[in-house]
Amino acid sequence: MRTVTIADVAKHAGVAVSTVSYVLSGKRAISATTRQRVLDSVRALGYHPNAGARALASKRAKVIALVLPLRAGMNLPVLMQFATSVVTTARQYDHDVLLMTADEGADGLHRVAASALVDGLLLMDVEIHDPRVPLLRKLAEPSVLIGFPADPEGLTCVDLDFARAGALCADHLADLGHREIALLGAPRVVYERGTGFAERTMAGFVEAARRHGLEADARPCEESFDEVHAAVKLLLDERPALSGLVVHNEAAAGHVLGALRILGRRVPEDVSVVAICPDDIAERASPALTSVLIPAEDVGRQAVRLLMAKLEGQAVPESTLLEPRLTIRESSR
Amino acid sequence: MRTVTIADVAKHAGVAVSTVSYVLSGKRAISATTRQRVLDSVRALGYHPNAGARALASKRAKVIALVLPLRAGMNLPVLMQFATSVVTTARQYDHDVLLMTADEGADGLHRVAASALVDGLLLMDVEIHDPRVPLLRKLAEPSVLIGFPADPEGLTCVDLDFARAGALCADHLADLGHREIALLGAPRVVYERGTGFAERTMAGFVEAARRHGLEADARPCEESFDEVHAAVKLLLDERPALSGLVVHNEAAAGHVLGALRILGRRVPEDVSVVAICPDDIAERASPALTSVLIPAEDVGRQAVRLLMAKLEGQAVPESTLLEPRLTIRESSR
DNA sequence: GCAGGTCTTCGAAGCGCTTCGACGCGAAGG
DNA sequence: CCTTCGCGTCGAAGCGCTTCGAAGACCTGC
Repeated sequence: MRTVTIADVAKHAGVAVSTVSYVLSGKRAISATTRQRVLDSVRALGYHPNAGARALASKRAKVIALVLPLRAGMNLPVLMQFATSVVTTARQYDHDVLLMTADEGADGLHRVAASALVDGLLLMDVEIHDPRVPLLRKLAEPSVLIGFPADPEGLTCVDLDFARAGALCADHLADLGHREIALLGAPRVVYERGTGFAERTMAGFVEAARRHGLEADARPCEESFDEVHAAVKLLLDERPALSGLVVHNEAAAGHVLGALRILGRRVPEDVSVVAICPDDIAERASPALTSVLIPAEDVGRQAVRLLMAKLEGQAVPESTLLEPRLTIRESSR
Repeated sequence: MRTVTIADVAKHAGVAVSTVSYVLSGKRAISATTRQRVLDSVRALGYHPNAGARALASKRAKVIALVLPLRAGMNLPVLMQFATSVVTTARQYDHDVLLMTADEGADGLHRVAASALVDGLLLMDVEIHDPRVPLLRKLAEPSVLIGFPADPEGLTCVDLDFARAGALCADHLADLGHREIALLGAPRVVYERGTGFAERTMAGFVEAARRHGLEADARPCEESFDEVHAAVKLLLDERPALSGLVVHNEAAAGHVLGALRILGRRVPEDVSVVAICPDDIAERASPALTSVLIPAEDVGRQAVRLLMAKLEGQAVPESTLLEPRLTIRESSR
């Protein structure tokens, strides 16, 4: 069973090859009757355009690259959610997704771009001083970044508005009447890497707390139960009146609840806890966590849309910040 | 800056286009001097073969599809590990990876195969009665499955030997002198879906325990703290002498430790716990969990190797079971 | 000295698709 | 009635690469 080509379809429908092509692409008007005849033949023969030939002739591969970081400190569930939403959205635009890992580095990006394997690039978890950014500026292929490098000039970046997320938590606790609050953040290594989002959350939190006139401080937090336990204990020892806790660390969120339980503090009666984490984690915890979710799906969808717009040659904003959303559950009052 | 083609390289090196092609593919002998001249030109011009043209002419896209499930019950970290190892291994064979989600279904597989977008398929999390399996049998493109459908006849399947994994846990606990043990498995929905691996673990565990003459039982286990807590409590109430617990559920593993802590059982003094989970989860728990790891990396690497072998036309075994490995940590004695 | 090999390299024919220019034809305009 | 135009369709020229057959150069051995 030889694979069926556009010529087979043309013959079957009794038209020229180019006519079939125009029916399929819609780039020229074709009479309704001819169009239908062609479409019927396509169906009858089970025709699928050859991707390579199409790419060669049209200079469009209809594939985008998705570059995922694969490193400690990343939240896997969020990453998967993101990847899924990218794939799903890309398919809506009739594109496929080539998966790459960050360890291929700038060379890898250059390779897939230069070989015309992909039409555009989507990079996740861009760092403040990312070595790939200069390359992206140079590349003919459009790209969209998740996260912000130091200088987003000339790039297209999407991210959750982490500063707003931090602020939202502080606002929520302030509204509930808490006077002393704190934020437990990502592991120290994340701040050292300068990924940006962690600092921005802290900054937003501290700034909002200050605006409300609250006692607040923010510190990194490791992910093992013991370290979380120690951190929470230290915090409570230092500031006995602390009644509001924000956790921006998915892995630690559950442990914080466990530690409070062991330390004899009830949630939310004694301490209100707000997490910045995916909904599934917040819901699974007990008590269910009031949380600001990282809208991985939105980010992915939005990133693909921007990329598609750029592929069409449209102008897009350099920076897109997605509004965080607070969901109130059982852990705060 | 027009993109450089093989013709540019040929001109620059003063040879025929075909000569350049043969240098690059190594499919015909080329004299050392000519080869070097060509290679120099390639470097000088920064030539990257056009993927579409290459695919069209050679009928090989050098791309494989990776089909990931995106469903509840899957362990995300393992999945990512797996995806990473697939991408990395594929790159070693000079192939790229197209990411697909299971929700594209059989049609999606047919599409990418028929359009010659990919040369082969890698499916994860195949179910006992997977609707995609009949298609795979029919497809000209080779495929490799992770997991086993009911009838693996004519397919190529790879998986951890879950039965051995379950048995290994029982063996370990038996060796330590425990007489009453139990296994807490995946959420009920996983068994209902008939994915296979969960049952096989249970079966291996029960069988090995019986062989050792131990009291053993095995039951599903949900993932929220409260449900885990309840399950553990029930287990302990029913069988006060229980001293060995196997957890085959990454999400629940940490909660089991928390529940035991609350129920006043020390680990490992009162109860030994063994988990079947990725190493990172086992190490992060406190106490660190003795565990049988799911060798996601091995599985990915092996799957890609098999697929590459099939692409070369080599015969490969229908079934490949990867040996589990037990790592003893603090949670068992 | 020449048929027959071997070793390198070349030229050209596609691979399956898109796209540009052109053509035929009936309708509209003068 | 003849020109002009627009619509629908066709043919052919690539897109950049692989691969097959063959040619040229040089050796061998009889």
